Amino acid sequence: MRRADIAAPRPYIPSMSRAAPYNRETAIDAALALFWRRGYHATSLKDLEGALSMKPGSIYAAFNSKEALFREALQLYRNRSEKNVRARAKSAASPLEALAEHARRTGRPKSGSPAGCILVKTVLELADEPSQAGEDARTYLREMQDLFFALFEQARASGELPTGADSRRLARRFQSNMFGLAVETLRGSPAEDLAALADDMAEEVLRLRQRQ
Amino acid sequence: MRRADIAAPRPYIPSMSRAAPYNRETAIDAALALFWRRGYHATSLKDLEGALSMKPGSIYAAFNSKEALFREALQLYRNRSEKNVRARAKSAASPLEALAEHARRTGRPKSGSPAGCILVKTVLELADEPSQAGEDARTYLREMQDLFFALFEQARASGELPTGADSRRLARRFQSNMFGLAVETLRGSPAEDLAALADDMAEEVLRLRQRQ
DNA sequence: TTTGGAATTGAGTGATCGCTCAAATGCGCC
DNA sequence: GGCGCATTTGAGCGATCACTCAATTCCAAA
Repeated sequence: MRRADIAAPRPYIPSMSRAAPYNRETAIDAALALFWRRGYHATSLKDLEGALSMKPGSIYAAFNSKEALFREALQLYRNRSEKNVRARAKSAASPLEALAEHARRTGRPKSGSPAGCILVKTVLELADEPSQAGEDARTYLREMQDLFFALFEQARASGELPTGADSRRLARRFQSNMFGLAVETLRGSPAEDLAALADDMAEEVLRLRQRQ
Repeated sequence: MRRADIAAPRPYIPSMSRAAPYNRETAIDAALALFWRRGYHATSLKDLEGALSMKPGSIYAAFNSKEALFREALQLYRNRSEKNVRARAKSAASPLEALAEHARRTGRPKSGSPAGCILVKTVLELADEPSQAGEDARTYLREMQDLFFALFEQARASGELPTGADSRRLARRFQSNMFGLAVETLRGSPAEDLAALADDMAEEVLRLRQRQ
């Protein structure tokens, strides 16, 4: 909002010399961690200043708006998730084994990451307000489901699943199970209960195999 | 915050005569609907004024704080949920049938209610900030799980389930499934996909029956 | 009819929000 | 060495936040 009156020049009061230029990837990473824990609305610019070690002018110069930064954080999360799923698919003995392993890992959160899934949190937090970020989160969840679908299709193609199996329905159910796990981690389920839940879900996937 | 200076008496400007006294249950109901859709942080006092048809002074006189009102809304939700589950248990042919029906209903949200589950939303939104409301939501989810546990125990006692069945594990899994459905309704799954998911979950419960 | 007090009002409080912008810094290039 | 410009700063903007409180209304009781 441009000032209507002509203000006196404001004295600049440097505290220290100017900060080193920010690293974009590092900044987005820090923003992701913060938004993931606090959610969108409960994270203020002041919080972001601290996490990114950037002042408001710099944050807005680099990212344009709080929501734009949030969207970049969501995208980083989505890209990492996809990378993880693809890497797992590559190293697993079979598509169903990859899905089972994904379930087990989801039920054993790493101590270094915030709990749950930021896409799930965002979809719930922004469900009632039209926003680009909310739209992004829904899109990314659909894309994650597509990854699961592709794995179930591979399992069909390879004979691991019967040709009559409904890959879309299986993918939908599998993702819903992952949503359940995400909520469980945030409601504070004991680690062993969470792991047991995840193992049950993994077992369910493996039980889909055709007997050979 | 008491005024430091002695201010002139403020002229009172009535718009209409004083509002009729509020109805506490109606007010909490309206607050529940609003918090359920918008979430805690994204709901302002201004929003609550509109939904409750009360002015700030009255809201604070009646409820003490925004969080206290939110907690009452959560409690109302929890009590209604328990009532629904108990009523269903009473009218169902068997405990497992009651649980199956609960799953089906959860996957077919009523058009008059906001989507999903406010307890799940709250647990996710307030996961990172210590608050009474967050604690309440976690407690109420545990209590809901206890209801499911009691039903699985009844199924064991009646022979509907084998005596070796682990009711706690089953209740935990069942609730996690309901969490998945809650997220699905908020991510905008098509009604038929949601219903199909819920039906699959219901079928799983019924498949637990011992063959008679 | 009068009075006391419960209930409501709504302007306003101090704080915080997302964001802007003039001033200053510092680096690369000439 | 000087200059141009990209980048950073941080006070401060207009708006909104949760909440307060003196003034008023209105009802029940005396």
